[in-house]
Amino acid sequence: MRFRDDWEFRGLVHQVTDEAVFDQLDAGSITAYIGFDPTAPSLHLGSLLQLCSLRRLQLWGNRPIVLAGGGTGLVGDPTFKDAERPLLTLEQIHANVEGIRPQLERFLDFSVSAGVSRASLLNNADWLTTISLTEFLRDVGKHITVNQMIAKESVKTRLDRDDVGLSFTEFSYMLLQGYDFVRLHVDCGCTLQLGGSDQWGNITVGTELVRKMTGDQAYGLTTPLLLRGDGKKFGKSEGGNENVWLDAKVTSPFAMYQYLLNVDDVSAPASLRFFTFLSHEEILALDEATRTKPHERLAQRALAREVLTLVHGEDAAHKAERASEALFSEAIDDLDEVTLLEVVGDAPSSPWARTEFAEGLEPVELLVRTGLATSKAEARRYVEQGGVYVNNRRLGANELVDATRALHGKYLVIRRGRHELHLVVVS
RNA sequence: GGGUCGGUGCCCGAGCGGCCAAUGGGAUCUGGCUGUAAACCAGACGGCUUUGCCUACGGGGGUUCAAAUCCCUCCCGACCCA
Repeated sequence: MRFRDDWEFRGLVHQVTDEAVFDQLDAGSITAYIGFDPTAPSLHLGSLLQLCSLRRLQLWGNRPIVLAGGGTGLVGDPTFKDAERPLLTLEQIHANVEGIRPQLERFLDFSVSAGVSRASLLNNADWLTTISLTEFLRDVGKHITVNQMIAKESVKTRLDRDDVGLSFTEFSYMLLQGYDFVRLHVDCGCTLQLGGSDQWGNITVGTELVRKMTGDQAYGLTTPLLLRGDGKKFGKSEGGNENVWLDAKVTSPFAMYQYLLNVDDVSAPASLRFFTFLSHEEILALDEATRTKPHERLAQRALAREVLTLVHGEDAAHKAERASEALFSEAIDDLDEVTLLEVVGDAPSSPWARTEFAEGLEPVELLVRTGLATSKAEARRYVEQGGVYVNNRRLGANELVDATRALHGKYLVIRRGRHELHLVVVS
């Protein structure tokens, strides 16, 4: 099988600047890069496709470069400026990049062999913050006409809107990104940029700049955007707009497992192709399983297990799997202490004094204090709507909670809705 | 710099002196059905010491018994002119 066959099978190819790139990828001789915005000290599932794509390249012998957009991040993505997003300082960006590094190492091999690093992590702040404006305009800007720039789909749609404008900063963004490609090409021999389909316009500016400034050929390849069956973006948590982070301290492995387990049937096949390294045969078998016995959710289980293993390791994957099964199919009060802790130990928890339950506790109080509700009004709603469970048993609106209900004398598993958990440890 | 239009709850978007915590849609949440899915159905959706009170309609000031709604001013955005 050739490189291209695998990518075609997985549906990873959205657009390519030149088919010839596949021959080079197949030969394992390419250095390719993807840019990431270091806006947080952790990556999230939204970046998973790009991470996996780089990994695929590397497994095939190619050399991936991860480019942290420290410089472009300094300018900030003006698209969202109403969101009051504070611009990041260099220090923050640096800290974020350092946080991301160990996560990347789970996907890519950064080892050095024969004096050559098998993968690199670079930061475009290194060159974007030092180049002078006049130098940039003269050496880079002159190669791209405004005519080309406004012809980009991404720009056109913005220009057509009459409620927002397009700032010069935002308009210039593609030049900065294009210059990145030039630098990577010159400094590291990088000849391919990968990205999501929305990056096509920016990527082609890069390939064009490389050609004009160095005379060399560079390539661009985009992957499709994965939407869930309901049209929402992949990687946002159940609870709406929060990201599912790769950092276990922010998003517990259990929560990530649950997220993946709940991927809808429609997007399961694509998810397996994008985010796992299972063989084509295995994937086809799982597709079949989804068709014939969807309730078993074999595809989702495989997806969750594979991704968890990659991100958090095999142990964490197993634990999350067992926890999910126990929590959703077994009577939780029958579990022995060790198992119980394994099941819910991952969830947020808080220590409580036994005396606080002396009179029995108002459900509302309980929810607010555990953070399962952000206000008493909200807490009241949850209770009234029957969305609160203690040790997997629904809590009545007027029911008080006291310590006698604690499992093994000290654990209260508070659940809100289907998935939000909190462990109260009574002492 | 001049002119025009605009800034409403998470988003879109009505309201244009009292009946407005503010119609409607989307998003979200909870429940039901189911497969811990989707679709669908029902309810909820600013806060609190909850028959009431407080905070909110870009910021500040004013008019009025009473303002999201009128006036002044400032800030921000779009478009046109210079």
